Amino acid sequence: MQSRSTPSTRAGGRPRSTEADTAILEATRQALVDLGWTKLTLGDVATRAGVAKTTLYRRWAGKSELVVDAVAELFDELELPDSGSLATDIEGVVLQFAALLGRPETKTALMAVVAESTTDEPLRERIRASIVDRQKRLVLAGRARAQDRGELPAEPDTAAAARTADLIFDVIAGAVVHRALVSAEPVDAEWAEQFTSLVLGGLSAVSGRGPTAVPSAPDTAP
Amino acid sequence: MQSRSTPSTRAGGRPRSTEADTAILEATRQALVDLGWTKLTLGDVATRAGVAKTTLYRRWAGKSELVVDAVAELFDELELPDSGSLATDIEGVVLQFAALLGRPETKTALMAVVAESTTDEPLRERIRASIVDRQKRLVLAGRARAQDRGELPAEPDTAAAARTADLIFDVIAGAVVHRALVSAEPVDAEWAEQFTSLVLGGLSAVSGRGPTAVPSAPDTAP
Amino acid sequence: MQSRSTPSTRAGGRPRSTEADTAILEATRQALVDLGWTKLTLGDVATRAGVAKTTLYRRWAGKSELVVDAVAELFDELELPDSGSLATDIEGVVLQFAALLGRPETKTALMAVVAESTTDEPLRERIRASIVDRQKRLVLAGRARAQDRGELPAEPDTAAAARTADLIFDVIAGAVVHRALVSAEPVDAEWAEQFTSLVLGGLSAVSGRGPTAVPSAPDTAP
Amino acid sequence: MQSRSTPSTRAGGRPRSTEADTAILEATRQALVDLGWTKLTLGDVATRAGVAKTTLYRRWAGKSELVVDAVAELFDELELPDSGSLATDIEGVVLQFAALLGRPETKTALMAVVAESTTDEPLRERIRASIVDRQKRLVLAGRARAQDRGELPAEPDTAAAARTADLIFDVIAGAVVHRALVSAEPVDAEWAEQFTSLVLGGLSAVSGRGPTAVPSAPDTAP
DNA sequence: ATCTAAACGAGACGGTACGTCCGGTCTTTTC
DNA sequence: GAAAAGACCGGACGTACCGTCTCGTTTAGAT
Repeated sequence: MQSRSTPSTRAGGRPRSTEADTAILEATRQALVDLGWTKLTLGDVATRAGVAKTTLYRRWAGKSELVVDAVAELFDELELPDSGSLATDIEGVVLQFAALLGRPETKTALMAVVAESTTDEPLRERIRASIVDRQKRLVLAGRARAQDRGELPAEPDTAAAARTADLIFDVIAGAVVHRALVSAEPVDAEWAEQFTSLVLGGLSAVSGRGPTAVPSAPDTAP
Repeated sequence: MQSRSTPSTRAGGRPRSTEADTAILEATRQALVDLGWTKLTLGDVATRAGVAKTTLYRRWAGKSELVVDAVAELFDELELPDSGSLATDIEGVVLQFAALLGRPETKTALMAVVAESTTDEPLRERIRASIVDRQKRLVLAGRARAQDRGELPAEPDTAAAARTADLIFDVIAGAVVHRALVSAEPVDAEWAEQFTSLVLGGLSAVSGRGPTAVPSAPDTAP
Repeated sequence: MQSRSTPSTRAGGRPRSTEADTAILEATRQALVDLGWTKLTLGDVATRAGVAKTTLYRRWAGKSELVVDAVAELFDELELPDSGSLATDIEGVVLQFAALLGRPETKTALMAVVAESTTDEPLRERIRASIVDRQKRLVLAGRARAQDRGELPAEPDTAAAARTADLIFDVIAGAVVHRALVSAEPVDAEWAEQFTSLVLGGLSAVSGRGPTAVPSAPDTAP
Repeated sequence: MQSRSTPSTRAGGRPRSTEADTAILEATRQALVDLGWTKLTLGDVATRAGVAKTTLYRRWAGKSELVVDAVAELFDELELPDSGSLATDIEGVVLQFAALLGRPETKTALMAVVAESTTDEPLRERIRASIVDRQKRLVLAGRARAQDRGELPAEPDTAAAARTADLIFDVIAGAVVHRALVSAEPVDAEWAEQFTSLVLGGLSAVSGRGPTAVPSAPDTAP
């Protein structure tokens, strides 16, 4: 999950406890729930995990890195539902993501680490690798499936395809986050439906960029 | 700017210095530029402003409230450009907002205070009143102007109109913020154009909610 | 009592309130009782006295000066009892002084201002004038009365007389203060009698400085 | 020096630095010399000692406790000179004590902590154990030596003996302190001689409690 | 079965910022 | 022009965490 991937200098000595890792990440999430990002302290996490502070610092560089790893695990739960149509697939993902953002540990941590990352480039990379990419694959998978179904045309220009995927991703993730955390309004089925309708309508305008018309939302067709 | 609007208990005593307010807010913005949200301390702001720490605490409850007020002033710069069409109006606003998010003080502060607000209801209200509403009025003004131009139909159902405005606002603000701060990719003219195209395309699908077609983007009409 | 003795610049304007003086000194004593020297603050005294802090600073230079004046008034209560013999006169004064030192305001304030005075010469003078001299006159009066009674011989050498008076004063005041505040043992009638016996015995040895014998303690001699 | 005498709970963890103790106490004495009791701050002491403020608070409860320990070490210097007679022994101790009181750190600190102790019982105990008892043993040792020499009779009644010792101690310590700090007059050889004469004269009156005469000052008798 | 080197718990360490309190000063309106 | 009110600057308070360091104690793998 985190930094020590290569057992580089495989020397003698006691190996690190994997149970400690698990306990620390779980303790971190619980501390986020109980205290929120700001009042969470590494000393408290160590105590909750039944671990010395040094053990914690041996593995993570600081609070931000630890929290990124702790919440990243939650993003593994996200998956693309195969609901039969692109529209309901999007609605499903939107609601899943909203449910994740509704959890207190995610809510308080996500914006905080993003804020940190604006002045910490390595942290931004870690967030991208651990969190953002986990979300973006859903967009890519959704498009592939829609293309399989024939709901979307195949993309001949791979550069343009990547650009469009990025756009769609920022629109979906951005809108849900903004609705949930900034506007602080509920992301319910009704909103998800209206939003999906907008995205699909816009998608044809964008990807089309010409006469490539697509039946955006099946329920709007009489 | 902040709390003491009503001269409620106009009693004796030395009045508060308005110059101090100005100096503190300016010092706060400069400290955000120099240090970022995390390393900014109220003691340092006080020193920069040539003011005692107590003066600062007499006016603001904490770091978050102060920073909200400091960056809120920057959002006054946003305005709706009258560029002749809804599409270019949106592109203009998007680029303006992106430019604002590109400034270091805004970049580091905005997500941070939003993160704080997830566990601080009064702070969320302050953000809504000071920042979010300042942005949302641009959406409302843009729609009104587009309706004047005939680009958009009048809305008979006011509740639905409000719902659509909120949706559009979350989509625009959310996408720009996500692109700029989470994906950390540039919000340039090209992206703005593509994004606007998506929004306008989706707008017809949403507000239409039926056969009410609108010449959203001139190039999509055959 | 304090600084403004001469109405020097009798100019126009509102005259100072004498009631304020009284209220401030009384409030100071009460604050000493409630809070002790260290926790006593001038702001609190002002509030108790129903007076603005500026009024307080217009009259006294600081906490020490104010407290000296406040407790000095208590020393006016000390007086030399005419009990018929030097021994009982001394015992009476000792017990009076001990009773004064037993009051919480005096107990906490006296050593504190003396401590301050070790690094503040004007304060030492104020203490001497307001407090010490009020005590020393009892010694002088007691000796004069004893000489009138014939218990002590007249002093031909005035310089030596002054020196002896100073010595006796330091011994009496010092011993009582030390017993009461440092050793924190009760200064009761038994102790006062034993101590007086020591002083009178020593007095003959000192003032005598030769064969000049004096009936040190008349009741102990058969 | 202070609380942790017993290695009670010998647990893990980094042991406390004994060098820090030494440095802090020395820095405290120097700060007393430079600043006096009132202006001494624990932050300044920490800086002088090259130590963090937390280290200081981990060991001492507050300014008073620290200063008591710092000045207590100085009282170890006091010792009973064996000068051949009780009178010169007393004079020697008086002058030693006066010299100690003349040092700026002692002068400013002693009365201050006594003042504090009037509203702080644990502090009073600390003063008694660290300072007062260090002085009182001189009185006891002086009496024992005088009894060995035959200058004073043996005491059959131990309770009365203790009472007398306490009295003598309060008289000597009290008189010297009062002369030096309150009257602010020099405690020189002349004063010491006169004072000693008084004490010895009084001693015979007290301990004698009858005709038990003692050659008060052997050098005055040819 | 021993050796060994790193991980571990505990907790003290030097720092930094916190938010509060107080000391004295000043500015304003009221008397 | 004094008085009440209260804002002002400055500075110390005692606390909380930070991230580092020194201890003595496991503990698995290499010998």
